[in-house]
Amino acid sequence: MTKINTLHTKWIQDKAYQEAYDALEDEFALAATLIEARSRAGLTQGELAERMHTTQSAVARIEGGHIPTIRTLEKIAKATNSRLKISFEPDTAHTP
Amino acid sequence: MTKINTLHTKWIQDKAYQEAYDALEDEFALAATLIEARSRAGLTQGELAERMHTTQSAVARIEGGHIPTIRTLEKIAKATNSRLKISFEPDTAHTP
DNA sequence: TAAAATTATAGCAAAGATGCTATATTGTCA
DNA sequence: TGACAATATAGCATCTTTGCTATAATTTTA
Repeated sequence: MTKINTLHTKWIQDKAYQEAYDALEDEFALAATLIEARSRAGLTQGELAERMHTTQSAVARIEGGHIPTIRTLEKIAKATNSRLKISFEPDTAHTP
Repeated sequence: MTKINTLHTKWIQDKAYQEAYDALEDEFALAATLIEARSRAGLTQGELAERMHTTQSAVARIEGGHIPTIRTLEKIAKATNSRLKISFEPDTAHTP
């Protein structure tokens, strides 16, 4: 195992790091979801922004990882002819 | 048709009202989702709050309709052994 | 490759959610 | 009904996101 991997293994056991890592994953997943919704609708950031009654920079900021509010997510949903769905799924992965 | 219904029919056609109505529906749906997640985990507001490192009043506020942030939703997910899932579903209902 | 279109960053005021403490309501059960 | 548990409200400082404008950086296209 490389030194980097050893380090990562050590880090990953640190609770604080673990949580930050998880949060990061969530952020990426959300950003990906947003970008996908937009491109599925065939819109540029500017076009989506217009439909949301906001600006292109605001859209870019969110797709870049800035965590949006639920109200903003709803605007995006409406603008892309979709419906926001928020749910809690039972967590099977019990990371030891 | 009763007068109330007539009135509602008229109101529902008003765009502003329509949007407010939709938003309200979303809020209720979210609150219901939250309450369900908590009771599925068999927790009181106080217990959930403890796991989220916050207070009972904060939990009550959210379940009462105050729109939470995504970070808060993630805390709830973690505290109830579940995973937050946010998605956009194609909207079939094209309200005329 | 130059021009045009698209996306990313920056900075600041305003809006809204959280954290916290205290207290009020409501619900339950002996 | 009285006592205890659970949930709801209130008020305020703090933190985060949005809205906006301007401008950079990147990608597409002719």
